[in-house]
Amino acid sequence: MTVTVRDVARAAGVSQATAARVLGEYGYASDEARVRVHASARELGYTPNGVARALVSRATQTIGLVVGDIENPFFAAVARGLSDVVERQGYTVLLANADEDPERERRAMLALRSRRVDGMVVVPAPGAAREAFLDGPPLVQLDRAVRGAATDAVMVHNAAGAVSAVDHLLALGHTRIGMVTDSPQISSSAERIAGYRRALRAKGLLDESLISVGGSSQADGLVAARALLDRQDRPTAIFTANNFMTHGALLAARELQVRIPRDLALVGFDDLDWTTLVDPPLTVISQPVGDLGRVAGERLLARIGGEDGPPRRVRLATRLIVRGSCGAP
Amino acid sequence: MTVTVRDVARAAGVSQATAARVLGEYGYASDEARVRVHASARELGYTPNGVARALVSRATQTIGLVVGDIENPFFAAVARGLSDVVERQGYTVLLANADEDPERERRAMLALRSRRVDGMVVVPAPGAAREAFLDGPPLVQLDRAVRGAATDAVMVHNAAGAVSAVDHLLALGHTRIGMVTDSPQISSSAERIAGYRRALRAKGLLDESLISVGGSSQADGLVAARALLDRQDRPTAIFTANNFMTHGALLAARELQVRIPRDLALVGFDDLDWTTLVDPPLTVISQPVGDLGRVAGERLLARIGGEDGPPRRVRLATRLIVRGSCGAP
DNA sequence: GCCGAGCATGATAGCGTTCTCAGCTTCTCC
DNA sequence: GGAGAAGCTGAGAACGCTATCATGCTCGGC
Repeated sequence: MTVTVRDVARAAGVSQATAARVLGEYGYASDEARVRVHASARELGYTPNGVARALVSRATQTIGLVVGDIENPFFAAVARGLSDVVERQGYTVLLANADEDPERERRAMLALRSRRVDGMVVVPAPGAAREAFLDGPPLVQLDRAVRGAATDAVMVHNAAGAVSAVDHLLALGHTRIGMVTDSPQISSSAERIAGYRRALRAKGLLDESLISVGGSSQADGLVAARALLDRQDRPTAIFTANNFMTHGALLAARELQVRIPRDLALVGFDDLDWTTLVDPPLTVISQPVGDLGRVAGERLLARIGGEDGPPRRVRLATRLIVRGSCGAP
Repeated sequence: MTVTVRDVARAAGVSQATAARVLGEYGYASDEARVRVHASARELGYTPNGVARALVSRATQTIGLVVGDIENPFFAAVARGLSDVVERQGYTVLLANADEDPERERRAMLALRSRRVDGMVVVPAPGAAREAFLDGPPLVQLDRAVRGAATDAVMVHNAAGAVSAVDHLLALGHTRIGMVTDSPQISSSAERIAGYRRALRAKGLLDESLISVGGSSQADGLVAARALLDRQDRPTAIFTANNFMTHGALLAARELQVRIPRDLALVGFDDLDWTTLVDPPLTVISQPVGDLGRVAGERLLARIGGEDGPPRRVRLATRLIVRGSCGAP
């Protein structure tokens, strides 16, 4: 494990420099030296020391990923897409969970920075300070963008997605449409709220009291959905702005014995494995989750590769998938 | 970003050694020097270079995690538990997906090794060669154990879990109980199969033809479950050995219009978010997924800390959670 | 036979830390 | 007052690699 180039060189009877040259595949080396060095490298079980290499080459071949919680399927899918892309180029992903907490996020970014990642992909926590994104290695924000943090960012068309969800419900004849959302401090949530508002205002049907703010857990979703369903004049339809809110709304509906789609129509943002398994199968706004990670990885690799120019914002399209959770009112 | 101890020293008007001492908090330094160094460190925005530190200290404060696919909720939960434990001690997790392929796994482990992780947690791919686990940094196997790879390992009581699943079905009066499992090359699957066999053999009810081997995806599960449900003499109950098999079995039952629990009882190994959301809610053998990761992390940290002694195998208990998917035949 | 080009090699200088050492100053205590 | 301890400092040696350079050597060409 601690066999170094020097050891290999000694065993092969050449100088450290020559061994390094054949191992590192640069400069000249005779065929004989090449063979001997490779032989003793194999024999001794030489593994290049990436740490030493990183120190001199100033590149760790490592990229950092900061997400709220890897257990969230959305983040997991993003992580997968990202690592697929970067691993193909010889990079490895350093993972950090920030639990949607700006302070933990700051510390995570610091840890990644001191490990000298070549770049990082961050899903900013609500309330993250823009300062954290200003210097340091190339960084791309994902899913959300912090105001004033002028970095590359990869997101979906949140407002348009929300509009398509609400329009779908409007087309079915719903006029009282509620929304259960994560904090508007999260830019993607804010955009979804904006889309919801826009679609309803266009019809003169916007009722601010029907917006219920939850958080980033099922429990939050349950509470926020319950608040809506508990009302005398409860909405006939609900748009849930992330998968936890969707899950929570399902729980609330069951608890209050509100039947879907008979008593309540439901459209969720983000598709999941189980949305086709429940009864009725859920109508959703599906996001290209793997692509988010992949595109973020490509952006980042381009920047690491020296791409210059102003920050780029990439928006990916969402897609309405109509299944069975939206009856007419 | 490239401000080094030397730069800080220069700015503070002390030698590199003194600056290093105050920054690294070791050895002597006068209060005055301390203040001046800290001041210029802050002013210049000094971030210690972990790479250089790792080179000399021979510790990267990084631990590797190799899983099949981080999108699998089981692995995601493990990753979360692991990173919670190790991050608390200042470690960061390097993530690699091996897609249940031994060759990709080998490469991933090599990549982690050359990055000089201080230790690694591996969920071995089916068919992994024991050689890969023999040398290198401290390693703990998780969920599965490769034959002949004498490392620490953290697993659940797979056989006992399977027995409790089958016993539950037997107690309800089922006599034809099928199993849909992942490859027996995976030790946890093999153990679950063994438990299934043992429980049925005890009653003289074992029918080998009712074991259907799938794989590590829903699609595999669907095919394997369909094979069982398509038979004339189809079983009245099925035990699915991982979450993909459970999902696939649900799909197959729907496709063939087999009603649960009326026409078919179902017990799944591994609990998931959505198991209470489907109708009927699923009876499952729940695994302490987060604990698996946490315990693996603790084991690993202990070894990194120098703990000596023979490989330790830790087994965590599973728990039967009775919900609504198992009627009497 | 001589020269320059091309090949092959070893010495050696970093990269940014940690950490040991020797040297110097300042105290403390008898 | 002097010895010894304690406090403080800078020089410099690793860590294992990349990469440059100078030095030989072997050729081919004239």
